[in-house]
Amino acid sequence: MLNIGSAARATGLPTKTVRYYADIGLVAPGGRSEKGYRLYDDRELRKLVFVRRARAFGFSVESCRTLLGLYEDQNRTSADVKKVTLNHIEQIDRKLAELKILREELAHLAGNCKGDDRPDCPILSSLAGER
Amino acid sequence: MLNIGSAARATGLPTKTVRYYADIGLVAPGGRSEKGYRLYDDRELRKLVFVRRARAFGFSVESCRTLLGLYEDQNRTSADVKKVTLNHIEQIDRKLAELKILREELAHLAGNCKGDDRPDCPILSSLAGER
DNA sequence: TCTTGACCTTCCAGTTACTGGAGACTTTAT
DNA sequence: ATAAAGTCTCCAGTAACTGGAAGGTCAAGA
Repeated sequence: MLNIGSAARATGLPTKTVRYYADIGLVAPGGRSEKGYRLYDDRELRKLVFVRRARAFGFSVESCRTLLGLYEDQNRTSADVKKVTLNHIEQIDRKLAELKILREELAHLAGNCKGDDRPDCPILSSLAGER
Repeated sequence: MLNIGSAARATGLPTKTVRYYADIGLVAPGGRSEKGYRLYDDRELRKLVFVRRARAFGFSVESCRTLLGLYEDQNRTSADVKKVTLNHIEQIDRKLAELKILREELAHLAGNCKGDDRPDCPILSSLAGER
């Protein structure tokens, strides 16, 4: 049983984050010491790493909760998990498309801006709504 | 001079947002009516639209503040504006690269998942850290 | 004129996922 | 014994709003 600092080091998460996950009931510690210190054993450690990875994949904390539920659920089907994942990919695709358009428009604007010491600037003109 | 609801309609922003921009001193109303209603005239309306566009381009509110300052500044140089814009493009590029990698990894995982009614799932295995 | 409904005001809380800090207690090392 | 490091809880702040409550205002219709 590791206390929170060791658990944090073992899982690669900040201590504050491990405590936060405990607070929101995402990954509860296995128990508490006599003096109230959170204690984590292997089972919780594995959950914490699972969450760290899922978060790194951009899953929201709520999605992690779902995923963790499926992870623990003996009756899960791979279809359930795939559904969550595909949904997430879709969201990423939408964001990606948005960002690409944004980038192109900005690059276009910047490309037309001389970037010299004179005040006239097509970027500002465009933002001001001038054609 | 329009009251806040008309100003919101005229600029395409939610009323709450216009009030919020006033609160944080981004776009102050031109004045107040006797009874304390915020009043907006052309000058502020133009600023609001400017901010709406800049936000749509993904500029943060703080960047909008800078941009608005440059927009109003007779001594600005187009180089100043270009600098802010190029910086923003860089940030978008970083985000874009991250998202692409994320998407590929997730798609790879999902591609290996049968998505049937059996419990074994390479997505969960991978998040659990199994090789 | 009264009233209804739309609009306005301020202030407070909630959103996401933490992060930082204060004040107090415990453990560990010297 | 003492000091440093670790832990506890609780509160506040982040970004950019959004929603709601309580209460004042305004225009229109009966």
